[in-house]
Formats: sequence, C-alpha cells, structure tokens
Amino acid sequence: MVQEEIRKGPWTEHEDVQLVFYVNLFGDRRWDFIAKVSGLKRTGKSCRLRWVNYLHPGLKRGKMTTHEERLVLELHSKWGNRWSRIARKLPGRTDNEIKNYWRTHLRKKAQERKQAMSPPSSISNSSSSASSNAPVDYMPVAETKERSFYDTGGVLAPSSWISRSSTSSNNPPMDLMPVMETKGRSFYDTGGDLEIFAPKGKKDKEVEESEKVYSMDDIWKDIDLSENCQTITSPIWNYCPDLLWMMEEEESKMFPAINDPFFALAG
DNA sequence: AATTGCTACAACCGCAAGTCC
DNA sequence: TGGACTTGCGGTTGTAGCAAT
Repeated sequence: MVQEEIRKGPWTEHEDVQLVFYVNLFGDRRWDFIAKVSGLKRTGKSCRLRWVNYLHPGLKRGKMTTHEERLVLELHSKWGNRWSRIARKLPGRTDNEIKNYWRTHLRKKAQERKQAMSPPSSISNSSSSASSNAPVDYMPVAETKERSFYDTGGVLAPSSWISRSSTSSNNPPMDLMPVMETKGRSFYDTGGDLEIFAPKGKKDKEVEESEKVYSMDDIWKDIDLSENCQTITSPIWNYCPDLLWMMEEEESKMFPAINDPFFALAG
C-alpha cells in the first residue's frame, strides 16, 4: 500500500486557515474525517491539537492573571496533574498551556507554598532532578533568576507573535491588547461551536461536578459579557476577521476538495 | 560580539477511555 | 459482546528567543 505522507512539525498559516475552515464546516469532533477531507497531510490527532491549543476562537492568550495563577495552584494541589480538568476551570486556557505554565512558573511557587505551610523537615536535596518523572512535580527548585511574572500589570505579547520566525510569526500582535478577565465558556465543555456531530449524552461526571462550582448561569453570563466586550480570540480569527465570507468566495479556488461529492453529504 | 543557559510554548507520542458496528 | 476505530489526556521533546556572562 502506498501510505500517504503525513506532515509533522509546525503548522503553516495556510494550514491553519484551512483547518479553521473545515472545523467550521464539520464541527470540532470528527478529526480524522476533517484531516482527510481537508487535504491537510496531518493526522486527525494533530488537527485536533492545533485547534484546541491554538486556533479555537475562545482561546484567551497572553499572560496568566494572578487570579488564574492562584486558581491553577489551588486546583493543582487539589487534583494533581489533571490538566484538562484544571483547564475547565480556566475558560480560554488550554490544558497544554496550563501544563506548560505550571512547569515553567508555578512548580516553584507551589513548592514554596508547601514549604511555608509545613515545617521545614527533611527536604530532599534532589534539585537537579527537574526530571519529568517526578510524580506530582513538587520539585525542589534550584535558585534561579526569577522573572517577576507576578507583577506584570500589562500584557506582554508572547514571543511567538512578535518574533518567532517560523510558524506563527505572521500572526498579529493581538496580545498587545489588554487581557480581560472574562470567563468564557470553556470549550472543553462544549465540544465546540458546532455540535452537530458531538456524541450525545457524553457529559462526564467531572464536568457535572465542575458545574457545581462554576454554574452554567455563571458561564453563560460570562459569555454574554465576553461577547459584548471585545473578546480576545485566537490569532487566526483576528488575522482573518472576515475569514468566513472570504472563504466562501475563495473556497473553490483555494480548496478544490470542497467541490468533492463528499461535501454534498455535509452541506 | 560570541557563547551559553534558561524560558516559553508548540507539537508529538503513547496510552486509556469512549464509541460504533 | 468484542474488536476496530476515534478521541482525549498527560507526559515529553524540540526549538526559537532572550538574558547573562
């Protein structure tokens, strides 16, 4: 069999646009299907990841607020490395983002906290073992230069928007806008904007549980709020605000696959 | 100015759970 | 009911950019 070549590595802008288009068309569930019909030489998995972590319109970008930071600390101490679960409590943040943030920033904070709370007993001195094998990541952290991420009043644009030259460099510096502390509906809960393909009755216990703490009323209120205000969305949407109508116009040119009989099914 | 080490984050991998037939 | 397939999750890696030396 001739196996089709699978692309890996950084996504190009064109791939992003294409993925956004097809997700709008088919919803954000059937990733293998999307990967196939879109003509992207990516796996469904890869498409999903790109969407969830980068392209989803509900994504909040920019620095974690102190509120979010505190929340992460609290929830992590409660749940451990259940990143997706923690992410559900921070609308607009992804599990990946939180995971990364934890590793680079909060591990130390958590450890300090823990030490402050418990008497200084025998603290293991394995500071070099910042290895990822450690169970819950309360690692002793060697004395390092600490950037004051706590007192960033303003919002710094992530370097990826400013100076990354490869994948996302062409995206706009949307993070220069102030980050609003809004709580949008976590996209993990929704299965995306289009739920036509979403499996029914799949609401897990965790979500229900989380709703006890963060009620749907709150969530929808927040959505209203964030819709009225100018929500910061993922870059591709800022970059191509008129993406959808543009797509309609361009689709036949840009994505020949759209004319496939396949689309008759979905349309 | 060049080098080195660190930070930030996108993306991949493997596994487990869920769904479909 | 069980096997194949898909999706979701957590862990890990790769790399660009920046600051310190």
